[in-house]
Amino acid sequence: MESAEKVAADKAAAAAKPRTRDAEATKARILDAAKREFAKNGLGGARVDVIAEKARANKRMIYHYFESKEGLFQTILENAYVDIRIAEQKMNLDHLAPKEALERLVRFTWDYYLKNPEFITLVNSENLHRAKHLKKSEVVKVYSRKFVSMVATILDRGVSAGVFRPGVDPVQLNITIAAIGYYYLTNRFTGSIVFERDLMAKDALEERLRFNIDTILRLVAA
Amino acid sequence: MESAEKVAADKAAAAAKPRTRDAEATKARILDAAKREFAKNGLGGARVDVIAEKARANKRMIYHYFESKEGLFQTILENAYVDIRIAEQKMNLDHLAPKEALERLVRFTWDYYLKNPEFITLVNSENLHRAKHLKKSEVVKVYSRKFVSMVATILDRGVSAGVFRPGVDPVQLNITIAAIGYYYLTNRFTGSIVFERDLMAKDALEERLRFNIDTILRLVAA
DNA sequence: GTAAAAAGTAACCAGATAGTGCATTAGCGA
DNA sequence: TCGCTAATGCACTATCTGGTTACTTTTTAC
Repeated sequence: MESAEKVAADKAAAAAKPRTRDAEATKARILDAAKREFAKNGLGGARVDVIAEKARANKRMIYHYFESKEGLFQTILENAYVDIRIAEQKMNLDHLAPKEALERLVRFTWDYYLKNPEFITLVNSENLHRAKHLKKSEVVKVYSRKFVSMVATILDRGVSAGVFRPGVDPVQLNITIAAIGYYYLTNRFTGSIVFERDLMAKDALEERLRFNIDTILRLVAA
Repeated sequence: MESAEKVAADKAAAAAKPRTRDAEATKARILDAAKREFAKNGLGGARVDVIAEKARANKRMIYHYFESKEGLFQTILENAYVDIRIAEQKMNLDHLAPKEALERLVRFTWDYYLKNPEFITLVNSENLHRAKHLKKSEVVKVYSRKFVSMVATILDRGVSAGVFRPGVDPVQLNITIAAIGYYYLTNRFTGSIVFERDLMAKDALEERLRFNIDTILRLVAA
């Protein structure tokens, strides 16, 4: 390339991408790109070079900010858990009637999984690795405790009001609420083949949500 | 016998008696080793060299019999589905009272997942890959149809006998029965952290099974 | 017995992959 | 304006990985 051309090209590149240094923005772009890549391919299948490219960052930056591929994964996983717990807290179910609160929770869980499919895949990947990354996180435990007690409160209120039967374990209920949505969505590909229907069709999704609400309400009904 | 000892013993046996050629046995050893390796590390994380070593076979044999790593995975996945469907058919639920048949099915599903944890991991891995391998299998569809109709029959008998309410979709019921066991077990590692209890303790497993049977019976109760 | 087919082996390869050493530069405080 | 620090970029590598080539050994068919 001739000198004049090169200068022109450089100017064009600079104009198109006048990259100013911004650690926070770079970190954020890396986290976002990595979340997608890890969700799509799992921890083992994700490629660091791909993450760097998608983040429009140099690979060196990933190691600069996150130490290693696993360090990056751990950060993303922790963020994912904190995000869903914060969203759950924001629901503010305490002022609702118990039945309505529970229905709202089932609906929220379902919608959250639908809108944040990477959450499911990240959790799957973490369980393949026997939760070695999540084990190190204290903040996740704190948030989880709050969540369980939220459901316990709804149950208690329902029992007092005579609309729920007593003796339902809030942890088992939590697991069940998550399970009936999570399983359907994480196994949507094999499920669509096995059951020979498109599990992700609009009608199918609505039907499943109705079924799930029904399942949970019958489970706790007095 | 410990795994390491077993390998050592097998090696000694092989040295003492130069292995006779046996295509079927070699294939079987490869399939067994691959099932474990794929289940442990997923399709992407599994290593062909490790499979060959565990199978005490030459890596070339894998390509000889199964074309490629993905070909091997596909065979194993198909086998896994056929195995569970055959086991389900063997339950012979038709002569049982509807309620008991349903309880038996929930119990069977739970026990099967517990005894064959690799089934869950294989399905997870396949869904990460959008079921591209299962799509190619016709035999799985045939077996699945039989399974769905088995559950439908139980439901119909229950409705006729007046013990189940009408209108329950057998596919949704199937999915739910699988979900409440599958989710608990596949997410046992993160779950044990989030809920701060050992989900795999003997008591915990028994409690979960009871809870699941209860959930399903309440769901279909007249 | 023998030749062809099948089973098995070892060494190798090209491309990919996580991770690094080192130079460069922007931005900030003084 | 200067100099320091943190942000960025480039080029490189040691190792791994799926897959293959070329070969030997055993079994089978006749």
